[in-house]
Amino acid sequence: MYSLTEGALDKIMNGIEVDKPILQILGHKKLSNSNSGDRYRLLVSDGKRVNSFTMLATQLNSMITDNVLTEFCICQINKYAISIVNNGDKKKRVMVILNIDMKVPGEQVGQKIGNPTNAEADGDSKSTTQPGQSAQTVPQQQSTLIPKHNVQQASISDIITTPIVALSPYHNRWVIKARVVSKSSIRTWSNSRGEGKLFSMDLIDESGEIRCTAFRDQCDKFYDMLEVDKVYYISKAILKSANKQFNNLKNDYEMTLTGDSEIIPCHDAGNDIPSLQFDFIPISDIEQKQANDIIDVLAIVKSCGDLQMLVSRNTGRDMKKRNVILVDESNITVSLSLWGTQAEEFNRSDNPVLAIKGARIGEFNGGKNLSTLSSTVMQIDPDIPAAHKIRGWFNTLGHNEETKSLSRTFENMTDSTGSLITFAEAKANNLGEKGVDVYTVKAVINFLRSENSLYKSCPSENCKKKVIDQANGMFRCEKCNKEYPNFMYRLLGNISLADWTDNLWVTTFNDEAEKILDATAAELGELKDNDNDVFLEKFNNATFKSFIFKIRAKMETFNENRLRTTCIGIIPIDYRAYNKHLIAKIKDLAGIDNV
DNA sequence: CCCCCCCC
Repeated sequence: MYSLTEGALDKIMNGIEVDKPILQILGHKKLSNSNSGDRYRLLVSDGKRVNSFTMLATQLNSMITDNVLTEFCICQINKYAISIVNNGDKKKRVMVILNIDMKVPGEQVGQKIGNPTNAEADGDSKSTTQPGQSAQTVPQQQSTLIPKHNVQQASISDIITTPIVALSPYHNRWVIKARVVSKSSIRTWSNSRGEGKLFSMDLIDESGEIRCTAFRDQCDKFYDMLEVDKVYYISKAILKSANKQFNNLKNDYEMTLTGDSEIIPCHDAGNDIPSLQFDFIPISDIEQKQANDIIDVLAIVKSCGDLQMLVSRNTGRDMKKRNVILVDESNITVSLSLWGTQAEEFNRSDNPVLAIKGARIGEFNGGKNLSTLSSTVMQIDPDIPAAHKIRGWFNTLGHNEETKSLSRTFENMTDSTGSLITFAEAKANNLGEKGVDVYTVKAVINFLRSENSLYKSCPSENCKKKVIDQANGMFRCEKCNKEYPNFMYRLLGNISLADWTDNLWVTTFNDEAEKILDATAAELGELKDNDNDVFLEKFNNATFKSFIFKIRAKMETFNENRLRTTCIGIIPIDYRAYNKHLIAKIKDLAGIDNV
């Protein structure tokens, strides 16, 4: 027979401390239906009472998803906090489980223990506060806001803290005690609604996590004082619904600092506020994940690329990027893109260990890659056991192991594995006919059609569709199904490329079109299709016109099944600062000696 | 009040 701590729930719900009660889980319910922001409400029993006002700290969500806390299992609650929430017009105590051990699996227990009854009636009447009084102003309830076990002495003794998981827009009198686990850089914005600057940080305590953003004045006021990894008391900030599109923390809300907000450093946080928790997955698992998934990895920097300067195709903004190749004990490598200052500063050939929290999975050319976001935490050579383990592995074995890459990068597209192909091979393999294919060829510019090289395009971001002049002076975009008062000129060049096997018309847009218009004209003259002998001779004598072209081919079903081939890159490139060693490698591979 | 997170 399994014994539960009978009577524990009545005591807990009435503010009486119970040390490590043994309870049975009778069920759970997901409170949020978003993928990232799940919170779980549990139905628990002490054998005498059942209670559904029980929440699991979000850090413990995996105990639900990994089927540890299954129906009928028996658990020991090592640590909990009581939070007071509004339930209709009543105040209701909620037990937030902060630390729990599963003692007997549900399948072994197999049934509900005892005949517990619903404790609602009791709990409600006793825990309802007098109207108009918030929980924090009632002395006997203040103590219930403090976690019940392992309470640390606060440096400011009268600060009563609320667990992050209990925050909501419906309360404003709270103080949280939380650790800053990440802090973005200060960013400025400017749009039709105004301009300003901001930064955001991610906060955790033992109950959960939340994003906090500071705008304008608050940005200046708080940026320098807040340090990653330190603990602060934060109060008088505003809660609002989290926008899940941009915030993947496990919380339905996010926090905004205001002029009234108070942030006080906590110098003696002890161990009651956890540090950043990683949930590492092996690099080999990334292959099965979806693009845009957010993951944690622990890996060795196998190699570190040069800093690249590029211009965003969408925004026209200058960008700094650095790709590093990560490897772990799965002997699989993945490319990680770093951006901005981090890209600039991360120039390491000494194979450091990286512990990365919250990198985003990207997909390119059929491969997977990783990219950092502003919320990504990157620890270099962290002093954690797993880091020492992977360091040992790399130093002894890993550095010599053969690896396989999940990423198809620009760099490894032109490596010695032979991905440089001929037009004949592209056509023989029907590239582009079943989905998108990207391939590289060494070719010459055979002919350039410069007529109509400027067109009026849709002014909306990311849409390059040609607009139709309307009689009313508006411009219609068929793709957006919308009329605009304006348009954007875009460059479009149709060029005929040829190698010694075949030729191909490709379309070029903006950057590439510009390069081509600048770089070369049709000095070789137009050749007839398949005039290979004549062409081969000219090709051989005209190395100054040969380039590596990156072609994107795709069958466009809406356009009478025409294979659309677009030039999306030209190497060697005078215009973009690709790695010197990469250019050297391409020169070597392609036999180009005068780029 | 941001909401960009990029590139091939």
